[in-house]
Amino acid sequence: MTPTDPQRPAAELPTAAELPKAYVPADAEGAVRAKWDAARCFHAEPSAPGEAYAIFIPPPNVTAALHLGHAFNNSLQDLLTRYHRMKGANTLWMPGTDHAGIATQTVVEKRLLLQGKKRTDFTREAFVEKVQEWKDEYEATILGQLKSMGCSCDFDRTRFTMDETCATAVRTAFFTLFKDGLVYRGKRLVNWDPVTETALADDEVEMEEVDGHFWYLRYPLADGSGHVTVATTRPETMLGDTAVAINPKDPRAAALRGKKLRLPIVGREIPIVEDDYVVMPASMGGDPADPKAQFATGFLKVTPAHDQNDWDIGQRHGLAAINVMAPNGAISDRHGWTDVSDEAHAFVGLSREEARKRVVAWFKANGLLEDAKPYRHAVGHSYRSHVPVEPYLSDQWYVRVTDDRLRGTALRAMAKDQVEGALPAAVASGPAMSGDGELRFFPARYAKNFQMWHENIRDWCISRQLWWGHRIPVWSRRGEASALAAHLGALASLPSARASVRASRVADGAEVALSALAGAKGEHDLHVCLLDDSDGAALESAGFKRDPDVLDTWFSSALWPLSTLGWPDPSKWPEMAGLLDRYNPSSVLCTAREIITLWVSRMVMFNRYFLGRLPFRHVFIHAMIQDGHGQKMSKSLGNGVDPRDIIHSHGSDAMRFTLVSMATNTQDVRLPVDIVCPHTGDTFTPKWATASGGYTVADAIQSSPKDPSRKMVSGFGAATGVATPTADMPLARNTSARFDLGRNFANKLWNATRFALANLSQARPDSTKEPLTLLDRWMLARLERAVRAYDEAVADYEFHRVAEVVYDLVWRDFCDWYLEGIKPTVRSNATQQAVLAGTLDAILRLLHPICPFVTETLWPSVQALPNRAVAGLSLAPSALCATAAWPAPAASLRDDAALAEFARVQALVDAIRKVRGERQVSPKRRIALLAGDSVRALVTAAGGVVETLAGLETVSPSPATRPAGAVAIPFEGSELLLDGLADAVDASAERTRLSKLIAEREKQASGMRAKLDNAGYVAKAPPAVVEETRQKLAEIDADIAAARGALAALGG
RNA sequence: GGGCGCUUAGCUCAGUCGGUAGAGCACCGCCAUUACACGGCGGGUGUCGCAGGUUCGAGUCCUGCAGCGCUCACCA
Repeated sequence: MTPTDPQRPAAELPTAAELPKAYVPADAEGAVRAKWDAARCFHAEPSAPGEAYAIFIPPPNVTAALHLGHAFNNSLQDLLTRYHRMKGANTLWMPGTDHAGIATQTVVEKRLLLQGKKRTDFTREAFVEKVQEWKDEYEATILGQLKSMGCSCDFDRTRFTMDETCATAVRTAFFTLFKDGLVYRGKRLVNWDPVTETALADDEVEMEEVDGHFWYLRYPLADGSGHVTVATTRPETMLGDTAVAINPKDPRAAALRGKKLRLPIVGREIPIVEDDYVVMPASMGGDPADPKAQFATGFLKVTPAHDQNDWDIGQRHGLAAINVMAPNGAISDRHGWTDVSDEAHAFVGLSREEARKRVVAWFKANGLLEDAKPYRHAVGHSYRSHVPVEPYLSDQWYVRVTDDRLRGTALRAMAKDQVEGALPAAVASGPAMSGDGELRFFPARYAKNFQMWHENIRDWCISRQLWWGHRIPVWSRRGEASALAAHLGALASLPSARASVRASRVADGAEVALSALAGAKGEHDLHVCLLDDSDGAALESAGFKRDPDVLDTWFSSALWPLSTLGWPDPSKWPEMAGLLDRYNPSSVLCTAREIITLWVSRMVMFNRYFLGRLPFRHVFIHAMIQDGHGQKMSKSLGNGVDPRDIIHSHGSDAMRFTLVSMATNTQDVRLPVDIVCPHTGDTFTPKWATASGGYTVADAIQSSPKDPSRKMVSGFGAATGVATPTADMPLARNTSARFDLGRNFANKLWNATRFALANLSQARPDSTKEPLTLLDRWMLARLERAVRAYDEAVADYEFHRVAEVVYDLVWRDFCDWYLEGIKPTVRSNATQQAVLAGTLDAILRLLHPICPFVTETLWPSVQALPNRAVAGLSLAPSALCATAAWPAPAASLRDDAALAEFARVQALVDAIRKVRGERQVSPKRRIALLAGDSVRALVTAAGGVVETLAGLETVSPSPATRPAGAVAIPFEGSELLLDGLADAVDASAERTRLSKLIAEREKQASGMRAKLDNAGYVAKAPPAVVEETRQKLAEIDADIAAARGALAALGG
């Protein structure tokens, strides 16, 4: 017989004595996890009954361990998962990790650098092997952290974005998009990191403020009739200028129309083009509110190969794009620049920075530098190498997300009422699909981000010049069009189900139809995309080379709701049978707002394109966890706090409860963190240092507060590799007093249960039932209300409300009032015993999604109670709390009369306690209440509760004359007397108390009188509101009169 | 610059339909009482960022301003 057996004999009933005096999480958590594992209760079976409830974990990347931001994210997902599991849903929470191409490769390269080694010292295979080792270590750490937090993921189904099933999905997706014309090779400007020589995604670019200059450069007109002046912050790019643009509305435009300029240094003749994009200077009619109008000259140098906006202008006007740089950022005549003059040769080979100085010097020396002004502006920097990103012309693979099949379906997925304005007509008229209008954001305002992103989206560069990731499955061969055309015959023998062929022109990257290839001129590329590697060798022997690049990490992340369920071929993996149909679309995606564009959008587009369904119906965007300085907790910054540290100091439930209570809809969470000294156990505030980027972080090495000679490594030091923990200098854990809230709460529940068990150990299941007391009715009504409020809060994804509801129910209602109130009666009232046991049982269930460990630990003891039957409270037995049914109080437990009457009881008790507190009456001292009929009736109805909680000895009718030592309290408009508070009355203290009370009430009364004297109020406010004010005023006036009478009796 | 949010008690934050503001922590007093000192009881004198407006009535709705944060854009 297991300890969880609800049939455990009464003789073995756990008693309060068996439970330690305080909840010790470390003693409980391991055993509880073992129980869950043994029962496999989080394993999802598609064939099992129940409505599907599925969540895909946002796969944490394997660069580092999880921090409290992840703990927050996962606590909320676990709350949802456990809640719906208990409500009877067929629940899947899919766990896994993300390979995070750039981030992980960078971390490993940094570590290698500490050993004096570079990536290129290894073969690609050997390097990938090293990254793999890192991944294995951190994947294990991350999964361990999730388990420590109590996450009820189906760990049997854990996936990794580069495992075989995910890789198959990535391969199929790429192949399909390629074949459908949604993946193409493009010659475009990308964010280029000239140090690491790879393209970067937009989100890998960090904007940093730098001090620069505006240089005003004169470009002479080719006919010698004068010059125009351009303003630029990057004069070195002028070597690649192919035009100067002017706004067509500029008054000077007409005179310059058709004229050419002679580009200084280079000697290139360039046109003046007219383009609306150019901002006119304020003096020429430009908008003075536009800051550009302040420093603009109205002439814009156009360098299509080194500036995105110039590229766009170039496209509009058919301008050449002349790339004047090598991949390392140096000026180069070998990457597209052919008209290098003798004068210009001097600049070839210079770095970007040096070239800038020399170009400025040249203009100055030649009298063409009109002006130079200091200017501070934001420039994109690589988050890897921290050098300015170069907009660089290169050949990359793109997903045509601007196609209606991708962008259009994403926009049409939005819930109609969350769409701002109307969708563009071209989008709205697109083909209908299942899931249209069903994607809903919580909070709703984030729908706008999603919409705006898609309306302004650009094609997505997916190739990365890295080694860690999904290698692009395209084999290419370059050559003259006619020569390549000769290969087409052989390629045609490849089955179209496994291979797809496309061709592009080298000069501009434009796609060329295969049928036109034979007749085309010049160098072309032939690209063959293969669904699997089996035909690769044949291609390679025919002179094709596989693309060395890998795919952007988000490409595989975008497939997460598909790949984890076995798409495209679930039958290939028997354990995945049925998953895709059962759990996709999933129920909700829980993530932070920064991810809306990077990930949410792409999952929606891909899931809809490949499967015709939404990946999830709801998107819940939660707050971000910041450190004590308001900085986002992040793996790369190293300011993250390991959840295991908090679990160590406070317990998992405490961490979870606190995090849930901080989950408000609008406010990011600021979490000041302390350090626990590993030498002494003392908690102290760390010494701070300023890291690169101006961030405030804990010093890598900290001193013990009591003995500064003893050192330790901070989490920041360890995370960034700045300091390595040793035996003498161990890693210090973090903690935070913010989690006391949750720890205290778990302990409160623990002790409330101990109390209940102690009082129910003698319970008699067969005793005659007595009617419910007011207190019992009230408790059940509060429970019923709490369950409703809980359900509503979860449905709205308002998690702090969930925490609030259970906190008030458990601490305020159950502990402070109910348990205190039943103390004199519970041992003899069998009905009350059932209410106590039933309420406690329901509370454990309600609390379980937030605090799974303490509730599961207490569960067997409470389940063993023999008498938990309460009419209207359905509490189906269950071996585990994790799989117990959600408590569903019947509507019959709603009892507004009991709530209202008990509210009066509480007000009465509060009023008496207040006087006791002010007069410092010992809790042991019993006093006498003298009151009128209505109050005595209330006391009687409360069945002893008032006497117990207010410490009353006797309750008697109001006497005709006030006893000498009695103290008066106004209550509900009449006077109560408390007698026996003290052996002797302190008349002076009493006068002070009454005067204060009168002043307080008079202030309230005058406010209400002012309202009622206002004719507008009486005439226009709802009659019920006016009537309420009148009643309140009458009551207050009566209170004042009573207090005045008492004051007079004291001779005041 | 665009968008979104925030500004309420010493601190961290709630505040739904507009009807005279709440919680936790901290702080003060009392309490070894038999579930819990990780506890109990009592204690709040807040210009609800500023200025206008709408309204009988504004923390709440509208406008403007200031400060802070996030995000997108920005190399003229």
